[in-house]
Amino acid sequence: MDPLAPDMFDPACPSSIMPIRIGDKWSAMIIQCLEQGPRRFSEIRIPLRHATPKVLTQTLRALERDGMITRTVYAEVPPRVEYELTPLGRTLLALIAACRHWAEENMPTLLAARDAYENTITDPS
Amino acid sequence: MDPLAPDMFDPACPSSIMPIRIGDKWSAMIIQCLEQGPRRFSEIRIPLRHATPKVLTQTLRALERDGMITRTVYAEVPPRVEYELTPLGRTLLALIAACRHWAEENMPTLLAARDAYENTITDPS
DNA sequence: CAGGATCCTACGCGATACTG
DNA sequence: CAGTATCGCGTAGGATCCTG
Repeated sequence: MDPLAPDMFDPACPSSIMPIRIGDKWSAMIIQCLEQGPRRFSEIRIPLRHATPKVLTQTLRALERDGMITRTVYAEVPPRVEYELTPLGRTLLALIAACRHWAEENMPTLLAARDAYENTITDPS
Repeated sequence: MDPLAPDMFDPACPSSIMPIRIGDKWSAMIIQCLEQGPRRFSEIRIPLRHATPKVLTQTLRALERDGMITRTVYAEVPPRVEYELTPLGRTLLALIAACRHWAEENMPTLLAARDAYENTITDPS
């Protein structure tokens, strides 16, 4: 399984612009990190380095609570914890893909509309 | 065109449980209200009576800003304003339908997982 | 009828520091 | 390594009242 790319999620294309959200801010990204198999906390931190460990843990716990992922602790030193998608969590992958597809197709139109709207406000000829 | 049903959105199934959000809290509901054709402000208020007019206006303006709906003011007394989906707004209908479909299929599993999780916390045998 | 103006609060999220 | 503990802020969104 390939390591996660540090630039897996482009900060220049923040999810704040996307009008669609799965769970909270980082949930969809975490789920995509786990698509290819179980990952350790430190692995997930790499592409999600803009999230503090507190928030990451928070999000992971919420996902676990809702049955989207499993959390497995290995009694080793140093400790190792692995997160893995459940079948339920995997059902979200298709939905996320659909959202991404929508974004690719329609975000340019949305942004153009937003620009046009700003102009009618600031530049009412 | 049929009038909008007052119980179109069940308050007992608040969107807060749904892990998927389109835009802000009321956006997806408004878009669904407009599916069959243009609607007046007071029409939309009926199924969305739990939102204050301020919040409704806010949301409608945001949707207009992003090119999802158009806002048409008729110079009449009393004033009449109609909101209508743009082609861009209509593209969201399919996405919303996909989300609803996901919810119908998977929300029971999610809620069961949530219950089970709570029990392991409050009742650790 | 279709809103605008004000005020206010909960909570999502981040920054920083510390630990079994 | 995989978290926890505190602190704090911005903002979405609600309550209430008012108006062209």
